[in-house]
Amino acid sequence: MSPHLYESNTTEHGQVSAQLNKSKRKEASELRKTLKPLMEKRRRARINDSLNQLKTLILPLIGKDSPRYSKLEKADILEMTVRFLQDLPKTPLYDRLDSYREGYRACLLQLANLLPSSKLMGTEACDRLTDYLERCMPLVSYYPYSHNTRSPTGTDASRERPRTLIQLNPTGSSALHRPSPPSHSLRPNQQIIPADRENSIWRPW
DNA sequence: GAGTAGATACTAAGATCGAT
DNA sequence: ATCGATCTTAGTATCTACTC
Repeated sequence: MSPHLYESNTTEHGQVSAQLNKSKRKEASELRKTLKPLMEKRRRARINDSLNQLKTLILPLIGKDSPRYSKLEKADILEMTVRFLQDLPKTPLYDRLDSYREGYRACLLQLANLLPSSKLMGTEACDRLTDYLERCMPLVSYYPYSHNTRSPTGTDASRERPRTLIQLNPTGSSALHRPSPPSHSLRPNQQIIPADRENSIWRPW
């Protein structure tokens, strides 16, 4: 409350407005008093809702999805969740790199399948494009969203856009930074992704 | 930018209730 | 009787909008 709020109200008008202010504030205070229990009730409901959701999520994940565990203490739910998260295996970096490459390859395959049927470009252009993209793949030697990676300038590398894989030469035409022969050729309608791995690989989309 | 008021969120303590 | 969940309430902290 500002100290000068009432000091300047020496006139009759000032007294009236001060009284109005006072009654307004009293009203607001009363309103708050009646609302507070409701707010607290709502807050508890939010907590309980989220805990229930957490329970339904965590039980199947730890293999305890049975009626036997329907009655759990809140502390149990939280403990189970903490333990589950602590036990999650840390994915090594090279695994994530492999995953990234697999995702890239999956994109490439889809593109190779879709491009010819889309009739956006001729067969030769399609081949050239997929061939080019395929040759780019070995350059993908970083994980674009890895955390704790900082550029030499101190900026957060994970927030930067993925580095360009192509360097433009002075003439303006694009050239591969490190052209290398394709490890294998991709052709339209080629299917090499094992179905059981399709859901576990990282994809850039 | 600092100070203030009001709103909202959080915390703690005590009371109550139902299950075991 | 004990335990855990819930509710109520008061006090406190934090956020936000506003004024000077």
